[in-house]
Amino acid sequence: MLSKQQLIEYSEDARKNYVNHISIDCVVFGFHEGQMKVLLLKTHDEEKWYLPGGFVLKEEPIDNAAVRILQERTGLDKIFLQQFRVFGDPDRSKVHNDMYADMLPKEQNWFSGRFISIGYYALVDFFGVIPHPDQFSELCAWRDLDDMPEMQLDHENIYKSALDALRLQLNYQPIGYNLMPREFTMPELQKLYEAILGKKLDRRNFQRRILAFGILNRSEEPRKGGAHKAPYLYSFDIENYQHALTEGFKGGW
Amino acid sequence: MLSKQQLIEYSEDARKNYVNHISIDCVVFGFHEGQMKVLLLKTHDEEKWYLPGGFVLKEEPIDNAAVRILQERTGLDKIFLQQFRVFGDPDRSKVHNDMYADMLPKEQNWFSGRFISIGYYALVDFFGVIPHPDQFSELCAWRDLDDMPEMQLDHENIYKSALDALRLQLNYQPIGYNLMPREFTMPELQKLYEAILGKKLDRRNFQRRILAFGILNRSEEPRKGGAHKAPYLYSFDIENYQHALTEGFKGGW
DNA sequence: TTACAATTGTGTACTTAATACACTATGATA
DNA sequence: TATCATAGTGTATTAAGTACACAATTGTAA
Repeated sequence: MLSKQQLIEYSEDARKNYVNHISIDCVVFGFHEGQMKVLLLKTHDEEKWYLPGGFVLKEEPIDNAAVRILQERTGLDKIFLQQFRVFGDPDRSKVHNDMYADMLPKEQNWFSGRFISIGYYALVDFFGVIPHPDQFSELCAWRDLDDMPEMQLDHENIYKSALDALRLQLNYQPIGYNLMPREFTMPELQKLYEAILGKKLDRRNFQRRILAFGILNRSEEPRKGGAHKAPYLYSFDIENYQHALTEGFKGGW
Repeated sequence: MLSKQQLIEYSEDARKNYVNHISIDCVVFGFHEGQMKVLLLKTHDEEKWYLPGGFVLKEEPIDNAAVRILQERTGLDKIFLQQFRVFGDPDRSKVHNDMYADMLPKEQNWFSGRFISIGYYALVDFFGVIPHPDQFSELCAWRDLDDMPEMQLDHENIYKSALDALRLQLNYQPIGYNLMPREFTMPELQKLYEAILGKKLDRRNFQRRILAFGILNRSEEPRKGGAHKAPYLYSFDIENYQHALTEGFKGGW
């Protein structure tokens, strides 16, 4: 809490329109053709790309804001979302201030102040997404994880931070229900893990480990028509999956 | 990003003093006599306790704000701090609005708007702390983890969330350098882990595991004068400890 | 039609980590 | 000097992680 003196000063700051702007930045992960993808936007003028994001509106719960923003960019409304960090150092604000100063006439511009951004990452079904550019962008598109472009502001930092958080999640929670189609083969699921971790895994050991989690159902019929031996199809056991999500895997202690 | 229309509306909100207030709430953990402790404050009027916290000041980096607030309450300036979550749903704001409305004359009160709070947890040396009540509190004191009082607002939620985050950290990072005295015995360190986890651990297996991390040095001389067999004294190997902090323990994949 | 390449399914030996438990050693106290 | 509480060390068993090898299936090229 503030002392009374600080309280008055703080209140004065607010009156002088040094206000705080709370925004959301989302790192949207998708998976397609063995590649991990991130949904990015690009403005008309700039070469650099940026993350989907936006302000938290008046009276809007933070999580709802993230859902709304993702709904606008992807068309999806049931999305796995995870808040992972706040980015709010003052240097971010200068760039934002300048950016918005250009967009609005002076008498309508109350955008001096601090910009803090709450980082979320999302896991989505690649085929379910219909990328919608926003007002300021000419492009909204998937980019490969291992071919990421230059990004605006501190968005590269935010995206890397999201990837770290996702990799951490892999160690104590199941992943995949939100990224894979309903049915998939074991090698396909393995490719997802490899894409997230950025390294190869042993085929046989991967299978044993993932099966031991008890979150997969194997269907009777293997997939046919492929160029090689027909692989079995798996789907997630949603009940066990949910249970593993909330309880987490064994862990250390 | 917002559309131009939304941008104007948002800007208008700011002008009408619907502004965002960014505060910090800290869950300060200490360890003393085998008990995990949390530093809490209590107002004169209210029976309920609350977490040390405060607003982020103009131009102040968020992490600095947390450091400043903890400095004021504990007297410490080198503190292990970890941001773990943002709390910002609109219902929080009503209570805050009312609270501050009572404190300031109307013409100085610009406190309508949203209150979001960034949760940090801190690990500190119990003996290094000199608890300083703030302007509004009569008491700033340690409370036992297993005897926590009723708390104001959503502070119970925040504190529980911090404990979850701390327990998670235990699985992939070393803990203890910030909570233990320079030298300590193995049973003492074990009590810390048990206090955090809220369960008993096997003496012998604990020792093997913690030693395998390679972050401890055993001193030549055991501690003397105790009522029983003299235990060895350990201290953290700060170099390996730091390395383990940044790299993390093995993990799952 | 047959050999081959690519891919999938399954199995096994080896190493490391986790768990459960037992014995010995020390130092104050009765 | 016997006893109690606590500390240090060890060992057998089980589970998990790692590193491999081999057989089965299917389209394609010889």
